[in-house]
Amino acid sequence: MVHNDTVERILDAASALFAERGFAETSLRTITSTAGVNLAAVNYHFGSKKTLIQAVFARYLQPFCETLEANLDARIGARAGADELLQCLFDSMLESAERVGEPPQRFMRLLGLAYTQSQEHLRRFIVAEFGAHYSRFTGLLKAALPQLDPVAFYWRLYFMLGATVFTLSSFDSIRAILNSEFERDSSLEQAVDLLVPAISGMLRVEQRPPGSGVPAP
Amino acid sequence: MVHNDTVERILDAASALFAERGFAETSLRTITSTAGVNLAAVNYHFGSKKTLIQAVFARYLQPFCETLEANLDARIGARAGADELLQCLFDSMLESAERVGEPPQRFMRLLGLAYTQSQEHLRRFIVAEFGAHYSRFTGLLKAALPQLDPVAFYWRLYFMLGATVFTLSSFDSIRAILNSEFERDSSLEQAVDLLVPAISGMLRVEQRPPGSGVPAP
DNA sequence: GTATGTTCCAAACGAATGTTTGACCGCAGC
DNA sequence: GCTGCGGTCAAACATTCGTTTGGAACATAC
Repeated sequence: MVHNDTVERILDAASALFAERGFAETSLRTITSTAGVNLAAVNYHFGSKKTLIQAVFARYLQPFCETLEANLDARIGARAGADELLQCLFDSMLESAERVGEPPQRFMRLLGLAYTQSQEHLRRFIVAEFGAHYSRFTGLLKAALPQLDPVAFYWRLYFMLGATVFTLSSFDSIRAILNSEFERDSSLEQAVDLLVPAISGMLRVEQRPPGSGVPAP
Repeated sequence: MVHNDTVERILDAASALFAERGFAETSLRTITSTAGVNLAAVNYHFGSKKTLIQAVFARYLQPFCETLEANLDARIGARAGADELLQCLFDSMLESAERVGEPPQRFMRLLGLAYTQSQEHLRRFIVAEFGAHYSRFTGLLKAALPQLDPVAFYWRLYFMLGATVFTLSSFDSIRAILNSEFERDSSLEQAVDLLVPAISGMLRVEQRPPGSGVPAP
């Protein structure tokens, strides 16, 4: 599995097709014919379809983790706010996607699939590859939100993850709808600019003591 | 496709298996053997696998739409707040799931799959079945958030949808993690109680004029 | 020139898929 | 008693899937 033209053509095609249709719905024959390579090339270079799926993720995850770590080191002090952390996270995502040379929404799409499709091997692979970096970020975010009890914080982490992955992975569809509805084009950067304050506000909502009302607007 | 024991056994099994593994990953043989019926029964009663998938959704969507409409009529005045509307939405979801007799997180899971799996026929079916009720709710919610411009509102609608579908559909996994981490069990109702104020706060965050900072906590 | 190892390729493999078939059963209506 | 009909069933259907195979093509090393 050396640096190789065939290998990269397969990764490119697989990445796009997986993001578009899902793993089970994308056959190796579709991938190889899109990539313009022989069917047997996948099993020769990657071993199996499962390993190919993992390789597609590794190509995104590795630059993303590196970029995130570097940005956290450079821009985040010991006591960072939730906004700075979120901005740092999304900047790293956009940066690393550019480094890989594929659209960020594709990465988000794949990440969403990793959660929703039944690919236990993939979840294990991602945790092994990404777990440490993920923990560093959530630790910093937790310290930035001391008013939340651990359980509430955990849930809000998932709210954030869901809002992010869901919207950014569907960015192309949403943009198409917005274009036809409001005749105004929008970029992924603009979507992130709307997402960051919204999520930041969601994270900072004061915890409701059981039975009380909600704060006035 | 009359009211029939075999039909309901198939729907039960298909609903559970689809939610667990996805559509493409669940074969008709797995469904029929789980349901204890003959393989040919699916094509006899439903016509095809696609139609079966739609029937699974119809069994959830129809009671949910009825319940939501009734609750909106009963509890929501001309000028309702975002909180009331959200509470009404989630109450309707929990109510209708109980009426169908299946766990709400299963419905959320299926809804998430409808978005992420490539099933164009299913999206068309859901829009046709559910579009009018969806528009009524979003119209009310938009009126409750007059400070948001239409595009920002649209995006926040998706943030809300993502946070909801993602977390509630993964409720079982998240609960398992929380149990092992904090030794405290949690119910779906408690998760909804955490979700409603968080989403409500996210929706009510003031729109940031381009280039300005964020509001203080 | 021969040997060696890597990469590519057409073809086939066995297994699994959604769907169709034709016989069979029970039961109503005349 | 026979007929028609809704429902079930085992078996087979044609595809499609991931994977394997054996050899051709090519470059490099001796």
